[in-house]
Amino acid sequence: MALAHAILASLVDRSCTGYDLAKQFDGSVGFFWSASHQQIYRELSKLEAQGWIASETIPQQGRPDKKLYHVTEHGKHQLLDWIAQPCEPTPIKDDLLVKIFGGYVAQKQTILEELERHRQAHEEKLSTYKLLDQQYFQNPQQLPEQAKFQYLTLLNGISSETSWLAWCEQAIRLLS
Amino acid sequence: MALAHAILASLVDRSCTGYDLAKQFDGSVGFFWSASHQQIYRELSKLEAQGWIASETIPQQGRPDKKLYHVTEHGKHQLLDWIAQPCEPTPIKDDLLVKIFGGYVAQKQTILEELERHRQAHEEKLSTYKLLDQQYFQNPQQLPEQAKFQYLTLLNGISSETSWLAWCEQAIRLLS
DNA sequence: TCTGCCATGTAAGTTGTTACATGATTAT
DNA sequence: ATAATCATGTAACAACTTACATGGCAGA
Repeated sequence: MALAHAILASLVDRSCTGYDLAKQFDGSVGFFWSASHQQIYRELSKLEAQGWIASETIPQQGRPDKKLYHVTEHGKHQLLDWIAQPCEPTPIKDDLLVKIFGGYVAQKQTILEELERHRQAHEEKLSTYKLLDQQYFQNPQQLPEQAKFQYLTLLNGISSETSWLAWCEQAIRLLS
Repeated sequence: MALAHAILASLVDRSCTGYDLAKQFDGSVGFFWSASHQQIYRELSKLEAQGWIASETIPQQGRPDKKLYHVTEHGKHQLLDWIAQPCEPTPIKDDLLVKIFGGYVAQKQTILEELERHRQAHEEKLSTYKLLDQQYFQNPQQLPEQAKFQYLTLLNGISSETSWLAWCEQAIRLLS
């Protein structure tokens, strides 16, 4: 269900095309929801059919027409309703942890290499997040309201990547 | 794909029934993979058809027969192959963060209540994880190999819950 | 010339969710 | 009595993934 609401939350902020959304889901929205362009286009059709969003076709030369989507009143209402309903913390599904759990049957070197790869990936993500933090969110308490909310999603990314990085290092230490 | 491998990793450790697996996925295996009993039974049928696991039917009185599953050589090989293939960190999909991102359109009180609910849930999970840690994993460096791997999945749970808890507190502070 | 960007989608297959279905045993 | 536990599944639907499909434009 939440893909629909992630799209609504994005479109409420700013009207855009499926293509734009796909880029956002690959970037900043990706801090909290990931989706492929196929999923997004399909969901947009569905949301428009339901009347939660509406589109304006913008003709272009030399490339396919754009469809600029915006949230309708009905859609905004749906978003608010959804936000107001309590939800549970997301259950975990993590490939790496499955590998660790079953890791004793494999070669230790294999596991250590995988841990090192992940350590590096988390390190990189963390440093790009920290850069964004420095560039755009200097004085958190003085940010405009909307920016505070977006800042919090970035903070969560930083927090989660920091935690993963520390765990990878701990795991490598324990197994070495 | 990884549900199959999570099941294999569980069954390699100990042969058991679909029912047992469902319980494990609701408990310790749930640290890293969640699945419903329907999914598990379906996947077990598929894995057996593929010859990755095999079953032994154990007749019982007064209740349905048990099917005790164990991993075949072929299945173990598949697990090892899968572990050896590098994988990417799991992309995030988190309802609460979608709510936060779009949270500026809602009432602040609604958001704060939801954050508080989650703060509490993470606090509770963290304390049960810490209890397990104290009870079963006193001297990490001296654990038998297999236990080290399982311990690491618990450590990840502790790390992740700690991070979430701290973030919830930070978020509540920033928005209050 | 080749890569990447812009811009849209369809189709097939897999995975996950929700609801339905059964029925004895054990503990409160 | 009632609820929880043991033990298995089916069916329908929703969500997600992977592969396929098109085609011009801009920059290296």
